[in-house]
Amino acid sequence: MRLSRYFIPVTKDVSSDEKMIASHKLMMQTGMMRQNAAGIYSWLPLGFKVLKKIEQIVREEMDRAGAIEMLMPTLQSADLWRESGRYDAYGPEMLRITDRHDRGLLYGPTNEEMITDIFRTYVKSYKQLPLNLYHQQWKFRDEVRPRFGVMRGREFYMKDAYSFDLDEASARVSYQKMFAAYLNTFNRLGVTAIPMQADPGPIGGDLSHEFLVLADSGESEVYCDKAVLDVPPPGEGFDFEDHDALIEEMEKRTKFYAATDEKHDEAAYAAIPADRQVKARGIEVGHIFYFGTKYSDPMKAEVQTKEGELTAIHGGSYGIGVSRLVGAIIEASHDENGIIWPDEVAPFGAGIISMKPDAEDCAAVADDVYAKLTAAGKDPLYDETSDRAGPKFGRMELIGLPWQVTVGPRGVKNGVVELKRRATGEKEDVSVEAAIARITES
RNA sequence: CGGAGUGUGGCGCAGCCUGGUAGCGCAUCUGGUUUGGGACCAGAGGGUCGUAGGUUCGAAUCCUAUCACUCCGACCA
Repeated sequence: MRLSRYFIPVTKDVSSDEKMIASHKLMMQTGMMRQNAAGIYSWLPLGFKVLKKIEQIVREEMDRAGAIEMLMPTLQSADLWRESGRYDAYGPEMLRITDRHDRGLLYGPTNEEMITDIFRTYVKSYKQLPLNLYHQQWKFRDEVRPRFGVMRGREFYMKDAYSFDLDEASARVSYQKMFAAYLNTFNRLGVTAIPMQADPGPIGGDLSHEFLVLADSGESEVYCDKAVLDVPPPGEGFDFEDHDALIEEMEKRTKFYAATDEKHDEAAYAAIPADRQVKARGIEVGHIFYFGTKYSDPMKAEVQTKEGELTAIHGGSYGIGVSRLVGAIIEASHDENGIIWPDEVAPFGAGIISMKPDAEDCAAVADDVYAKLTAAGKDPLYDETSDRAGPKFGRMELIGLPWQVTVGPRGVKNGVVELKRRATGEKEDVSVEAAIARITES
């Protein structure tokens, strides 16, 4: 993309509010999004690209774990929620709407009822289980006090998956699959997300975990054993049908202490060797639950067993805050100069700065780099504007693409361009071919 | 929902106390000089001062109402 043809309203000045958290400020400065109302944002082209990249990674990892994608609407019928009893229970956070026929609707804060309704309509036999359906869709929760930009918006984009199993043992496996899939997902997104035992809700048991990304601005206080940070993710080759491996993936993390302030156990924490005690702040980016027959009972989501009996299915739900992750990733990965995008979610694979677009030789080399990186699928952002050096470097640094290629008269004379890695700040002069190769390998 | 505060060109702000017909910086446009780390000179465009009432000869400024947004606390992907 040529910067001069793109829509990316970068601004130096942003509100003087000192307390605004880094990610929100950076998203405003780089023109990733614009607030339209309290907790409601437009995603401008740069922000939208990142959102879509995260969505795609989440999709690939869900698919890999055997979940099946679909799409449910944002508006739901109030009647459906009366069936589960949550229409009254949910409270003022649910945005309720009335249509022209005076029928009750609501802007969905989540989709358990709707997916359960779909499930019960079509699935009648144990032979069709287990089943895991998911979608990525906008949600609305009428937060009392939205804040932190997209991290606590009222309208937000979420991946929510729902599993259906014949019994608890099978549901446990479905849960473990999601647990493993989440570890791979967050790893690919370039963040370290720690699973923590969460409040299991009315069902009880040990099957509810929150996944938190460590960041100073996080809303939750986090206590954990440093060792949990070093456990590697299951990895791409992981076999989701290997039940022993699934159990092991959970156990090798949950054996270490990790809890948010709500569940914190001072004694257990004190038992951790002092040099491994980590007290930090975290942002919740995922939450998984097993809830048994909480919805299938009142909504009669039943299947026939091998014996011909009707039995309520055992359900679980699994959320990832996709739009929140945009902010969370920035919180976890930025410096005083701007964002440092992890490779997989970067809006563009590389930035090209043409120092002298008016000089034919320089422009030719820059054009060449642009053409080659584009051909290599790296989707580069090409700054061929006539701005001065300062603003160009500053802007590219702020946007924080993984690689920067600077093409100027100095280097062109010697047959080299400057290649810079945003994360480390390392710079080196290399040939065009070498620069392309380095970027393409990453 | 309790407490505090703010609405003035695209953005950031001053002006309000003490009414007199709107200003500064950034950004934008034009011309020129510049050009490897956020340049300079000259000129230009752009605002019914959140909205609605009221007081007044006259309201951004005073009064009333209303809407929106922000921040601090209790709750949440």
